[in-house]
Amino acid sequence: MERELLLLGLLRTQAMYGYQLNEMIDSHLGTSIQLKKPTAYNLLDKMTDEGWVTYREEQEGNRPPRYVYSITPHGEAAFQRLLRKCLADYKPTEFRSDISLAFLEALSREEAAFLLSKRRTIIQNLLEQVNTEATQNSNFQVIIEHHRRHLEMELEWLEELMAKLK
Amino acid sequence: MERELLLLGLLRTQAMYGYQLNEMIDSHLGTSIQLKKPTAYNLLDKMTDEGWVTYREEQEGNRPPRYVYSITPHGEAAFQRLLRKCLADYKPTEFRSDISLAFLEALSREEAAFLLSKRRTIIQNLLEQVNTEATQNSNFQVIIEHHRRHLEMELEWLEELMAKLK
DNA sequence: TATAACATGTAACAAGTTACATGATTTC
DNA sequence: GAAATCATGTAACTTGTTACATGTTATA
Repeated sequence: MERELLLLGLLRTQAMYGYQLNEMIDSHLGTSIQLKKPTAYNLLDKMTDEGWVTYREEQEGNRPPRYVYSITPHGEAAFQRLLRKCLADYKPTEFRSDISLAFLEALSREEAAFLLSKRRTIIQNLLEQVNTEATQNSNFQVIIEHHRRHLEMELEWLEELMAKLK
Repeated sequence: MERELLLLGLLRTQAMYGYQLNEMIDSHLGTSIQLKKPTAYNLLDKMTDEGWVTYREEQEGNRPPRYVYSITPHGEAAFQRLLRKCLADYKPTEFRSDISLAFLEALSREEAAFLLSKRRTIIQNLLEQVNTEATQNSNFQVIIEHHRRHLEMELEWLEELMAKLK
């Protein structure tokens, strides 16, 4: 649902082909939001079936053809509907990574500290990645800002936990 | 992977049957971690096949039988392995709910504010739920604490965003 | 006596990923 | 001339959920 919204929202500003949409999302938003190529193509197919988008074929020489999608009035209506629905909604985050923390006591303090320091490194790297992702696309800025904030909190919290271990 | 760890970790302290495991997770951790009954039964089947757990049938009168699972030495080894792996790892959170925020400008400030206030209510309710979930099970306390912290940040951040809208 | 809780399970579906396949063009 | 990038797509697989099916016992 949110992914359809994302594609529609991008197509609203200009017509684009699948590869291009995927690149745009991957490079500007890749740390915060995933959307793999097959998923993108698949969603575009579905949205075509529903009449939300249309495409025209574009070919340059012998290159593989591009299917350039544009949003239809029907699609604009869907965008408006989805936008309102998604904005008013909030899907709770799943805290799966936390499960292992419930069993910390099964390990020695030293080993626990060592393993958690690896986890910390991953979060630190993610934070750096997000910081470099800060981009020209002002629409995406909110998402990136939120993600940064989240990761900073994660780091802070993990460090508190590690301090308690000692 | 984390779910197997969760089940193994619980079975480590005492033998339990599927329904019981699901109830324990649902009632003490339901806001932070989901694990539906069919998923639980399915995981227990798989872990039986792998020799991580064994079960004995227990029957009271004409009631449906219970299959009470215990962890095996093989399962304890798997627990130790999974625990180390999961602790040192960190799966980045997906920020799907944020996608709609990228298109806020498509709406009037009034409508945006109204929709975001609905979102805020959902987060507030989740926070209350998490706060009531604070439980006797001290193992789960870390997870709940983390979730609370996360939701407080979410609320704060959303309110800042709403303030900026004005 | 109806409904909720106890107890397990199957089958269909949903959403998305990975791996594979194809083929042209640009870059090193 | 090899590798990366451009461009699309299919098929299999993964992970988990929902809906359905079954039957007992406690509770209102």
